[in-house]
Amino acid sequence: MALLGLTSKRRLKSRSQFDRVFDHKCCSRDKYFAVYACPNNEQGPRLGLVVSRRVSRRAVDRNRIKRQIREDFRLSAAGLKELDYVVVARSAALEETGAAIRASLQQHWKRLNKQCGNS
RNA sequence: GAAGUCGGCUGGACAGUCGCUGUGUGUCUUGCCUGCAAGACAUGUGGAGGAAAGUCCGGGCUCCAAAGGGCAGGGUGCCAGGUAACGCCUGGGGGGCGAGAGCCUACGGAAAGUGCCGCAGAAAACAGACCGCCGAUGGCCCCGAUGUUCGCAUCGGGCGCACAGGUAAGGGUGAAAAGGUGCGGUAAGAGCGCACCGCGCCGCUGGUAACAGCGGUGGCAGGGUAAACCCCACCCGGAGCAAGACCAAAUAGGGGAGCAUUGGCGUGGCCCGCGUUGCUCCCGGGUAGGUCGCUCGAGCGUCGCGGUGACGCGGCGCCCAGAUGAAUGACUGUUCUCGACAGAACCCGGCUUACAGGCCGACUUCCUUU
Repeated sequence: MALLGLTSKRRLKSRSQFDRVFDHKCCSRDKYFAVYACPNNEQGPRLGLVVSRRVSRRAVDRNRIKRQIREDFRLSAAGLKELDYVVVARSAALEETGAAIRASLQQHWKRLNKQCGNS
């Protein structure tokens, strides 16, 4: 079936999980995001988000960015390999909406699947 | 109708598809102590704000000792009431602004002490005098009369001098210079005297009080600054849900009883106090992670009663987010006046700040019409 859900199983939760992904040093970045990835043991694609206070002081803005990332991940998840992803937002992401963010994320997914999926 | 003042409400709507999260029900799977736990699926149902914000006050709750005594430190500051409490709110008083509805107000004490007061000005805190006014009185000068021992003395006169001295009315400076206006008075002036206003003190009346009114009395206290130190009155112990409690891997930190009371360490800034460390015996331990705390509450709606009001009391009805790497979204369509500020994180009461618009009520002033 298509993986359209994004339940708590599909999210990264603990600090150790995040650290593992960062330590793997498999990364793709542009002016909106830095996306890290790391293979997991066939748990399906999982997502972690980092939107720091430096991106925007307003909680509303940070929530909006997270929702856009989460939504795109949810819709793309069927085509992704079994990796843990961590998306770190950068301040440029604040200025853009919808389409530009979509396009950027699609690039990242593709690149990381190629780069990290074989290792 | 226009301009304005005050108070309150609201914060796009509808439909479909996919998705997140709490919870009820059902089915299935797994586990075993056979009715519970976990998971999956289906279905029903709830799911950000008026400020959720700033974290500026106040409280609940939790631990620290039960939060206790003293010092230090901090806060508040007209009066009365409301409240769990407040720096909040309500009512009242004083002062200021406005034509008015109304608005603003850190509004205790400067005869306890200390500090500071730029520029200007003669002088800035102690009664002093730069210009000016006067010069009655005393002095000097001039004139006259009388007396004369020819030095001068006495008396009278002078738009005379401004030496002594008297003034603070006027000028000028300033935020501020011994209360203001008028009349009398005087050499000129001055609370020097009087009237009215202001101020202090005393009394009476009204008011719970702040305070107000009236009467009497004193010619009149001496600058400002206390969001400067300070004094007075009242209030305040500290830390915060990462509080704290429980279940529990690795690794090896703990708990109880008895003895010792000196010293070390810790506890809120200090002292007291309290805890701990030391030795002996006994017991099994609690970081990662998880569960609880965690939402039924100083709750919301409505009606009645009391109160000027804040608010209180009672009846009836209702359950209204509980996430935890952190949920409210995405897409499509329709529609309108094209949507601001902005996202719960233990919970309440306030304050402050941000905000596209829209709606309602009360009142004031002006204009027009009947």
